[in-house]
Amino acid sequence: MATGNAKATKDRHREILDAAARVITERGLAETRISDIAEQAGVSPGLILYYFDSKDRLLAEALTFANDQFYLRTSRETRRMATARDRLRRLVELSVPGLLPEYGRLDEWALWIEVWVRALRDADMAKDREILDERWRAQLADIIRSGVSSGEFSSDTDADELALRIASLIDGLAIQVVLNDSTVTPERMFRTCMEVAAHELGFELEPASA
Amino acid sequence: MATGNAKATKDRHREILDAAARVITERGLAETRISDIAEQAGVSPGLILYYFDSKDRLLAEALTFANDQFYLRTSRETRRMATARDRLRRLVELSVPGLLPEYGRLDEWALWIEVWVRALRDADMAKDREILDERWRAQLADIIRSGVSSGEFSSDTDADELALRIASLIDGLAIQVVLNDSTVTPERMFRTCMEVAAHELGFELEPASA
DNA sequence: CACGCGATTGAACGGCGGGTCAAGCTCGGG
DNA sequence: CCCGAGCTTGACCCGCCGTTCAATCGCGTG
Repeated sequence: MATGNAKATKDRHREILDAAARVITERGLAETRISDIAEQAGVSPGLILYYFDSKDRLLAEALTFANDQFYLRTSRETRRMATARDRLRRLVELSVPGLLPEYGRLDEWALWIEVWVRALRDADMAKDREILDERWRAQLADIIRSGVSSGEFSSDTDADELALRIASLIDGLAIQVVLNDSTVTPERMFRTCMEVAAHELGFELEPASA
Repeated sequence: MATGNAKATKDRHREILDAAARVITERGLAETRISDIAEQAGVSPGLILYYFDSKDRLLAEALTFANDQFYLRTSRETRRMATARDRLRRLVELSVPGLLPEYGRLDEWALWIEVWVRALRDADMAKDREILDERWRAQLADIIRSGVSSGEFSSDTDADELALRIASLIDGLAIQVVLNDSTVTPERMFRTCMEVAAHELGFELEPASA
């Protein structure tokens, strides 16, 4: 073969997914055109459909791809923290839309909401979402379990149940925040999450740190 | 004038909104065509745009219209309950997708998710959503306040904060349920909501009732 | 009973955008 | 240095809707 070794093809694939994720984040699924993605990726529209069977397939892949990235990032970040409380705190911080300046742009949460809409009628997407969500909840449950066994946390409720509660609370609050609800600021979301966690997991909140 | 008295016009308006809401619930915003709405309403496509300036405007109105209906229904239902605990319980029941057989079809939650997506980029929709949500949280906060003053509940946390916590938990859990997450059944969602509420509001859960 | 006006129809228009394709490019191997 | 397989292009096709509009209807009024 010529240029086209497997490596280059894989890169293009990824580049296009990345471009697609960026366009979707910015314009929304409904307003995303193939030509937008092509422009964002710096290639011609025709090439997009050379690498993907259809626009629909591409969009679906892009959504799970982007959310996967987010998971990998949080996973990498929390792994290095020493205590379960720090890991939990960091996980919450990373979950609050717009709390941390880094990786600024419109939030990954926008993509999640798009996933939900699509998953309503697309069984494959629903399955992918469930896997992603399960993994996310497991990450939280692991932190809880490690905190319980280290004595940082104490609760007579099952760790998976606690993880479900906290994860769901985060989801619900993040919606308001990402939609700019005037009564739910990022700071308030963070505080609420930590207070509920402290309450459920039986630990004391340190007195207001930056 | 002829047939067209203000009453008839108002009815048509409402009929079309209702038809639109049904179609959106079934097919999703993205797959909703004007002709679908016309068919559902039993009129010609042309008439739709006789009553509404554009498809977009119609869809936006339909979304808030439908969610308004849901609010009115829960509000009417809970008003007649005697204790704050019963009102809370009923509110949660009505919030769990697919828990009660009545008003069966695909859930209002599907519409909420569509609202969220739209609100991400449509400031008017975002404003409407905030108003709807605020009203919903206020309903919950009122129940909490009445329960506290009647001595059924006890908590040293602000009622609005508690309402935010419970409402957000409901939102987050409802997403999983409406998307058929295999680990979050309607029954589990109900139980989790009631347990958290009992924990936060300091009341005892009665031993498993139907 | 005829007139008129709002309600209603459905055919036609227009453009937007997904998908196709034939032609050119590029680079590594022979 | 030339060949060819894959990569890349961008013009084109075509179906799908949102929207427009001229024509028709039908009821209440004079």
